[in-house]
Amino acid sequence: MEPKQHLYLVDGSAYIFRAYHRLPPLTDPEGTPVGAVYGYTTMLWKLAEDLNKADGPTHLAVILDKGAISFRNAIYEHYKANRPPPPEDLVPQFPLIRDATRAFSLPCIEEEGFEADDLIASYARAAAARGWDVTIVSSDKDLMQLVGQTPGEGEIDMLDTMKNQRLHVPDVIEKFGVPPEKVGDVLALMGDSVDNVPGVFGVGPKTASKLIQDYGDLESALAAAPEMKKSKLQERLIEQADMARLSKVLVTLKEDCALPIPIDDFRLGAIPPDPLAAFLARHGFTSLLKRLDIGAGSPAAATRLHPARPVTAGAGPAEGAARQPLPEMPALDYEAYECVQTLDALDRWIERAFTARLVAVDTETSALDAMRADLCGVSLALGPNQACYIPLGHGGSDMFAEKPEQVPLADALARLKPLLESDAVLKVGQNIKYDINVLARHGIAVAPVDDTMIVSFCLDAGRSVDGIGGGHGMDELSERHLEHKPLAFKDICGTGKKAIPFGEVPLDRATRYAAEDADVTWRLHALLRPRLPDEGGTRIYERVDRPLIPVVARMERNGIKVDRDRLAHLSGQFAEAMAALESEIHAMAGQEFTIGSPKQLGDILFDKLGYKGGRKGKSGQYSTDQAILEGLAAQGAEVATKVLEWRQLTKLRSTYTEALQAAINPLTGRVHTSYSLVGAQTGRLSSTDPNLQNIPIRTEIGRQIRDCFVAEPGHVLLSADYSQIELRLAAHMADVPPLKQAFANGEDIHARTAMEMFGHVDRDTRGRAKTINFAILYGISRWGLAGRLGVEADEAQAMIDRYFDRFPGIQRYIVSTLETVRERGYSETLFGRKTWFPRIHSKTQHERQGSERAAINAPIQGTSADIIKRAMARMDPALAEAGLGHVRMLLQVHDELVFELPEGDVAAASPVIERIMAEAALPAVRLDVPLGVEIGSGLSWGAAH
DNA sequence: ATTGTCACG
DNA sequence: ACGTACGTGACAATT
Repeated sequence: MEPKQHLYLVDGSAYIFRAYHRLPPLTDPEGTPVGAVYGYTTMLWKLAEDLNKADGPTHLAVILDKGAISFRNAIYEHYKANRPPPPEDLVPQFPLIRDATRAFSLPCIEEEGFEADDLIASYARAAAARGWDVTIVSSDKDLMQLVGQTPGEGEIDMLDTMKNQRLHVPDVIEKFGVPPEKVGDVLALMGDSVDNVPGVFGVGPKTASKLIQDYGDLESALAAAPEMKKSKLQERLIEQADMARLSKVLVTLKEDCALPIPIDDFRLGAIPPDPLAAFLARHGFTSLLKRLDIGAGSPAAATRLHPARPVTAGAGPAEGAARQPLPEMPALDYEAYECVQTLDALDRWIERAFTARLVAVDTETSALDAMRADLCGVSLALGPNQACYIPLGHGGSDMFAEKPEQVPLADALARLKPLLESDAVLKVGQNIKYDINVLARHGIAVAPVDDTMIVSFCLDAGRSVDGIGGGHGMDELSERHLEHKPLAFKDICGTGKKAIPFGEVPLDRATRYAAEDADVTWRLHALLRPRLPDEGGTRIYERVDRPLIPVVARMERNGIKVDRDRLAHLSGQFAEAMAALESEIHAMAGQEFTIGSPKQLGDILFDKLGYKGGRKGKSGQYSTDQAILEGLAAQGAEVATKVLEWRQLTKLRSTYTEALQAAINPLTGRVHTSYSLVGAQTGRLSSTDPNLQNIPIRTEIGRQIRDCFVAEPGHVLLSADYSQIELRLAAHMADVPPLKQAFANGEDIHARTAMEMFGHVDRDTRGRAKTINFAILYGISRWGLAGRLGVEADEAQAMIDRYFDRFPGIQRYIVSTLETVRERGYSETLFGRKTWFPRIHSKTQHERQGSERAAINAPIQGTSADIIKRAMARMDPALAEAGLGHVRMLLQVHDELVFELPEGDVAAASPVIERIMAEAALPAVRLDVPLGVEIGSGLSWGAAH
C-alpha cells in the first residue's frame, strides 16, 4: 500500500493581492517595493515549516496567473474587464513572486491561456484521482467548488493561511447553503462584480443559494422560472437565463488542463539554504535571514546539507524516505524522448528541472577535446525515460545550407544558464568535467555537480580484472547496473573514414542517442549515489573527489604555454642527431634495417652480430629493452650504446617535441591536458592528450623539453612539490620511530637509511639505500631488489631482513595490510579511499603476489593522492583570500603543483601555497611527520625546479 | 588491437 | 614453468 501523499497547491496570484493590502509599503535596499513579496515570503515560510510534519505536504506547487487573457475572454469579452489595473507599486512585485518561489526551491506553474484556478482544479482532480489528499492554499470562493471527496479518491480541502483556517465540506455548505458541487450554480446566479461575471441582476448570495437549494441546480431553477409566482425575480430569471448559463460557463473551472509538469515532480525535499539566503539578503528581509542562519524553526533547519537527490526514483530523500518506496525503474523507452526545437518547449523542460532540483546533463560536441570541440546539443534527464535532447549545432557549418529547426544557440544558452548555475539544482553528469569545460567556454559556470563516473570510482576502484568488468565508463556502468546496452557512438556516427560529426546526425537518431545518455546517467545516479553512505564512500567522495571536479576543470582550461619555436628547434636537432646515429648503426650492423623494430633489432644484435642476450617472452622474440642494451654496452658493444641514444631521441622527438607542438590549442595558444579523476586505481590523477605528467626531467637532454614550458611575459612558473611524501607517509602509517624522527629532524632520509643499513654513508650506500626505500614502498620481493641492486637474491633477502630490523613497524604494516585486504577485499587510505584487489586470493601465484605488492603500495600512494587533492581543492580559495586570485594553478604531477603568476607575486604566493600543501591532511588526519614542501620559480618549468 | 619500449611520480 | 617493485600514457611496429 502506497503511503499517503498530500499535495499542496498554492494560489500565488490571489495571495499577493491580499498580502499587498495587509502589509505596509516596504521597499528593499534597491528601492523596489516588496511589501506584498514579504507577505508572500512569510506565507511560504510558514508552509515550509510544516514540511517535516507527519501530516504536512509531501508535494507542493505554486500556481500563478500568466497574462490577463484566458480562454474565458473568448467566451465573454467583458470577462474581468472591470478589474482596476493593479496598483503601481504592486506591478514590480509580480515577477518577484516567482523569484521568491524559486528561492524556496519550490515549483512554480503558470500556463498561457489558463487561469491559476483552472490549473489548480486540474492538478487537484488529477492528484485526488490517484488517491492523494489535496490542500488548496487559497480563499478564492470559486475554488470551493473543488472541496470534498469522491469515493475511492483522495480528499480535497482548502487552507487560508491568513486566517489559519481549514475548510471542508460543512464549511462550504455553511457559506453557500449548498454542497461544493452546487457552488458553481450559485455563483452563476449571483455573478461576480470583480471578475465581471454578469449572473442574474438582482440575485445575490442569499437568493442564489435559496434557488439552488429549492430547485436542485441552475437548469432546474431556470426551467421552473415560468411557474414561479410573478415577481421582479421571476422576470429576470426568464429574461437573463442565457446570462446565467454564460456565467455558469465562466465560473466553472476547467478541470482537464494538460498538466505542464507531472505531479510527481512536485515532491518536496529539503530546502537548500543558500539560494533562499541570497534572496532574503537581496530584498532586505533581515529578520527571516537571521532565522535562517540560526536554523531554529527555519524551513531549512532539518536539512542543511545539500538535498542532492532525485525526485521520483529517489536516492533516499533525507526526511521523506519513509513515505515513498523506491519504485522500479521502467524499461528504457526511446519513444519517450523529446527533441526540443522551440523556446517554449525548452522553457518547459527548464521549469521542470528547477522543480525536480536534480537534472542529468550531457553535452554532445563535434569532437572529444573539450577545449576545441563545438557544441552540438545538450540533453537533460529528469527521471527514467524523462529525457530530451536540445539540438543546437546540427546541420553543419554551411551558413546557407538547410538546417533542421533548432532553438538559436544564444537563446538556448541564455535560458539554460540560470538552471545550470543554480545552487538549488544538482547537475548530474557522467564525467561532468567535460561538460563543465564545454559550457564554461560558452560562459556558463555549471554548479553544483555530481558525477556518476566518480561515484562509481569511489565505490568500485580496482574491481576490474584486466580492465574487464569494473570500469567506470557509462556504457560499462549501464550494462553492469542497469542491464542495458546503450546505443554505441560508432553506430550513430560511424567509424573510420565514414565517420560523420555528431552535428550531421539526423535529429531523430541524435535525440535517441543523446537523451539516452542523460537518461542512463540519471538512472545510474539513482542507483549508485545511495550506495556511498552504505559502503563508506561518502567521505572520500564528498570531501576529496567531488570538490576537485571544478578545480581540475579550471586547471584544464587554464592550460600552459609552450614555446613552439623552441620545440621546433629541438625537434630539428634531435632529427639531425638521429639521422647521424642511424647511419652509424646501419654501418655497424652491415645492413639497413628498421631500428625501431624490436624484432629486427633483436635479430641483428643477437643473430647477425652474435651478442649474448637470450630469448625472452612467449613471442619467442629477443628482448631489446634498456636493461639488456645497457648490459651489451657494458660488454663493449658500441651499437647498443648508439641504439640507446637513438631510442632516447626518437622517444623525445615523437612523444614530446613533435606532439606538443600539435597539442597547442589554436584558440588559446596554450596546451590543455585532460586529467582523468578515475585513471589510477590508487586515486591518483592521470593525464592524457597530451600526458603532461611524464615530461622528461631525469636526463639533461630531456630537461630541455621542460624548458619549453614557459610563463607569459611578466610572469613566472612556480613549482611546489612534496618532498619524499610517500616515504613520510610510510613512516607515519607503519609507525617507524627512526624514520619519523629523521623526518622530524629534517635529515637526508636516504643517507639516514644508508647509515642504518650499512653503518656509513657514501654515494654508493646512499644510492642503494634509496633503492631499498623505494622497494619498500612498492612491496618488496627479494628477486626484484636483487635485480635492481645487482646482487644475488639471498643477499637481497638479507638486506630486507636488516631493513625490517632497523625500521620496526614496516614488517608489521605489510603483514597487517595484507591481512585486512585478504579479509575485506580492499585496502584503505588514511582518508578512507578504498581500492579493491579482486585477485588477492588468486590461485596463480604470480597474480596473487602482484596483487599483494599493489595492496601494500596502494594505501601509501593513495593517501599521498588524497593529500594533494585536498590541497588543490583549498588552493584557489586560499589564494583569493590572500588577494592572489590571479595566481593560476596549471598542472599537477602527483606530488607537484605548477602555478603561473606575475613575477612580483612569488614572495606573497609562496607561503600561501606552502602552507596549504603542508597542512592539507589537517584536520582530518594528524600526521606524525611534517609534510615538506619545496618551492622554486623561474621563466620556464625547467627553471622552476 | 596488441606488444614493446620508455617518459614520469 | 613462470617472472618479478607500485602507479600511469604515448608512440611505433606489428598483428
